[in-house]
Amino acid sequence: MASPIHQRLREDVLASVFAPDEPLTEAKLTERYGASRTPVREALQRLEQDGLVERRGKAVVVRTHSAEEIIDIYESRIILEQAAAAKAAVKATALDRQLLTGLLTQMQQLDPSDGRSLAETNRAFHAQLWRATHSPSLIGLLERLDQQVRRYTLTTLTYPGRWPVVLADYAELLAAIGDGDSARAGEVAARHMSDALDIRLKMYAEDPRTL
Amino acid sequence: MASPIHQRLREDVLASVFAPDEPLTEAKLTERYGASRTPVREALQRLEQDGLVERRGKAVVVRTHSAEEIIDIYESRIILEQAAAAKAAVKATALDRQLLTGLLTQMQQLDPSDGRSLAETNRAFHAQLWRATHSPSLIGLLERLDQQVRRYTLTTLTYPGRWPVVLADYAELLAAIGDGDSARAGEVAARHMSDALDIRLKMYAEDPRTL
DNA sequence: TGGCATGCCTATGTATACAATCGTGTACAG
DNA sequence: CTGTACACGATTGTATACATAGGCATGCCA
Repeated sequence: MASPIHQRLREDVLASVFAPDEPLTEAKLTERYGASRTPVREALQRLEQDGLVERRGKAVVVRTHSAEEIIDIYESRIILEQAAAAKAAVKATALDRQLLTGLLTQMQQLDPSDGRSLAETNRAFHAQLWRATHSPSLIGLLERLDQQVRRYTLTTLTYPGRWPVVLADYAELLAAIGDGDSARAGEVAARHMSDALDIRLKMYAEDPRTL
Repeated sequence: MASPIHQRLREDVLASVFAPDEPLTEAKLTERYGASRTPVREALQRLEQDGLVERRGKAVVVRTHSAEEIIDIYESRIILEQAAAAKAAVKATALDRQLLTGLLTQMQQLDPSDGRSLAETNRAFHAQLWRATHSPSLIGLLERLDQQVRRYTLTTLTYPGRWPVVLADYAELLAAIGDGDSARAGEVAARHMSDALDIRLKMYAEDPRTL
């Protein structure tokens, strides 16, 4: 499964191609993606279950989140990232650690102002950390949460002074994982995610439109 | 949304109406539920995303879980239930606490051999505990995990000596929540879920078919 | 006799016709 | 001027026809 138009529509939604209150009518998407209504409906349905769009009355619109909802999602994610890091410290293979180290090295060489690359590799790092848990259920839950706020996350890493801290956090996290120190890995991950939430809130306070 | 046939199909899957390797062909379901292929496909797709069925080659079959997968799901659930209990201790309203107490009272009066009633009220208790967190994301994640193992859970509560322990756990949990003691509530919930996992594993060792 | 190729048949993927519903705008009455 | 009722249009929900692909059986060849 995973039809191409499902992926394309998801990418477009995550890339904020559609306005938050723009109705995603089947006719429009049908034309946009050159498919008939059936696969379009299928894609919409999947995105609805993923929490990326929602039905408002009859129409389907991209789902937006209030500040409260974003905080809520972040709080859940803090819990899961902590658990994932702790589990990765126990379950990670040599290959997992090597891949993580490689990604960190890659991140250290990026241009800190290139928000797009930052976000991209950052996500890759997280995803690899999740995989290192070798826990399908944890991976699934984290992917789910991540998707729901991905539309908002592009800017977090470019917040003044943030990127070096992120790199330091990851280095410490990898050290803890290398030592098999589950508790410390969890703590670092939890703090890292807490900080991310704080920054998001600060950004929101400075400019509510960043949501 | 949430078409009636989606619900019916889900209930049937959860009730193990279909054999684990029985192909759920659209034609068969079409006839069974008296609808056309379109809504049947929609229902199958949703169940697939919920992790209740899976595509094996071309056919769709009810998803089964290995012992390892069930352990994995339980471990994730332990984490989330702990977090939920801890959060409920902080966020629960008087009404939440009252509802939970009422459910516990109800459970104390059940016939411990009536597995079906036990499972039903137990789920209601958990669901109410989740709601008491007032955290949509936590609730969503827990519901998701719960669904994936619901097909297997009917027997856990009737394991010899288990039910009184469950009731005691819940009483202690409500006490902690009443005190606003987040840490203790979390600990009780975590231990409770750990015990449930142990029992499941014990049952599996005694008779692998119980999976 | 065993393995592989080929063709048919069945089940799914896609498109479209048809039905039902919901929102909207307008007109009329108070 | 405002509120309500009715009708029309647009959009989604459902059914079905058509296209495609995948699996299985059969038969041929080694």
